[in-house]
Amino acid sequence: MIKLKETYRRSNIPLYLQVASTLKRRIETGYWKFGEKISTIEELEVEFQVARVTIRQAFDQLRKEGLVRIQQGRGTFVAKQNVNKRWLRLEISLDSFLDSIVDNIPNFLEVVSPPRVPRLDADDGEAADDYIYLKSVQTKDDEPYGVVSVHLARSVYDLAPEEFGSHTALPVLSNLDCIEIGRAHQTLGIGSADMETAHLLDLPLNAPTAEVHCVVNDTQNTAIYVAEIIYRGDCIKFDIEFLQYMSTKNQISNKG
Amino acid sequence: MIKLKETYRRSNIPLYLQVASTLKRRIETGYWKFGEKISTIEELEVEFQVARVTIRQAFDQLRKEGLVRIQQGRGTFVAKQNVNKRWLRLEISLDSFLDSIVDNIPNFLEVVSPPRVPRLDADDGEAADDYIYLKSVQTKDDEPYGVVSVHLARSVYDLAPEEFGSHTALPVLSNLDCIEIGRAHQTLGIGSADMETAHLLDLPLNAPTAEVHCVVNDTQNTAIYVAEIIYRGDCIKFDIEFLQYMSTKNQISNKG
DNA sequence: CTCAATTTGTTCGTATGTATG
DNA sequence: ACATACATACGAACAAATTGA
Repeated sequence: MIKLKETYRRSNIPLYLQVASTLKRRIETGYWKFGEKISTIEELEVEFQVARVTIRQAFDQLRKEGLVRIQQGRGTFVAKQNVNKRWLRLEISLDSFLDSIVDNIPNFLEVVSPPRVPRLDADDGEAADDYIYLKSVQTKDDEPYGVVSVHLARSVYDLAPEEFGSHTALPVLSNLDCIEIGRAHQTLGIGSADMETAHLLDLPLNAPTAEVHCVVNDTQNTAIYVAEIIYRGDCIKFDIEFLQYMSTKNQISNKG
Repeated sequence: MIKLKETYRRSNIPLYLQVASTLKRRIETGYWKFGEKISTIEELEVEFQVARVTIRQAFDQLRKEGLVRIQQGRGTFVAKQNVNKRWLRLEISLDSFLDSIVDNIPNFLEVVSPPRVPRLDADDGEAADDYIYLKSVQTKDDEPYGVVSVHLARSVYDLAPEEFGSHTALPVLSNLDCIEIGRAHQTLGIGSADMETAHLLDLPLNAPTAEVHCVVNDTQNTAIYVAEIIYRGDCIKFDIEFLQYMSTKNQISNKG
């Protein structure tokens, strides 16, 4: 067994929550299936090297979340069927990406002191003279799934202020005939929810998130749209099809 | 300001760590730049609605991580230049993906009772008759970045057992001329480190991770390679270039 | 140089939460 | 359930360092 105490020191999170998290994962990954009996407290006590009461506290946590059913004298049982989550698929091509977000409803937030300029990385082109800052929570079926902070060049915003004020910016932008786009790219990384994000996305603090930095440049390489998007980690899925290369490569190999 | 206490109740994580997490993010996102003075303890006290000592505890946490420098009578200052982490870039094409992992060193782990069959989703083809199970920690510059659990069809493993026993399986597989590959695909999701993963990847419990499910099928649609890979979230980056479509679309628009 | 304002450092008492045996 | 130990959090008061008038 792993030295739990070490890991504990590294994270400072209450021990019973760490145990709960591990048990939760076992249930979610199907290590214990629906209706099945979980190891006894005594077994877990030995496995995790913690006190009996700590295991009970962890169980209590899971019971509150409706994951287990505890029965005195019998044991603890998995009480929740593993539900299939509805994934938000990240698309590789812009048209499918736009398709997937065009109908989404942004709930705009008031921002007291927005950053005047967007974050621009080495590869992101030049800053525009002036930006409008828009911040919104994106929802689907009344569930929040993303926080979007957009810096939109003032000159672009002025072309359709009412559109940008009521729809997701990117589809609006791509529909403006008078704007010529030189480049569009985005970078996805993995982060965790800070307090504000946790609050907006209805997540526990430090829950995993996907952080996307999306930049659209005009033909002069000016960054006219810069978005920082934070998605709930549990609704992001990315499919990558490798087939193409493999079959080609394999054909070459077979010839040799 | 956000109702902190509510979020607190949801997560049960020590308050000072939650505050630390928020401050950390502000620094990382450049809300406070390098060398700049952070809000005073008293300001933050009001903003977060917590006691002075709690803010100090949070600062202390950040100081330990080397993010800030505290000076009595003057204030607290950002002490860390925003360093560019060395990202492990996930590639869209298999050849670049193989390139990026071919030199990596797997440290194989002993597994007491490996799952006999791999997890196969609806789209993953048929299971092979028999599998070899390999589990390893991948490292780069002596730093662990991923845990790989591979189910490799026994018939494939037998073609080059010593190769598979000393190198990353996927490049070895792709170099076997006698194997014809019908399909290869992978799915990426976002998760968090359980106790074992946290231990192997030197992460705090519940740190964000990328979870990759990678399947290679032969021409009969048999899954000959099925890998479950867990990457450290902080070393994953995904670049997506949208340019192609945008310019095409725009040309069409301009014609209209 | 002194003084006041600002800002962090320290300490105390109290209450509650966490973890052990 | 109980006794014990330690961590977390609060508010308040006072000490020490820095700055600028």
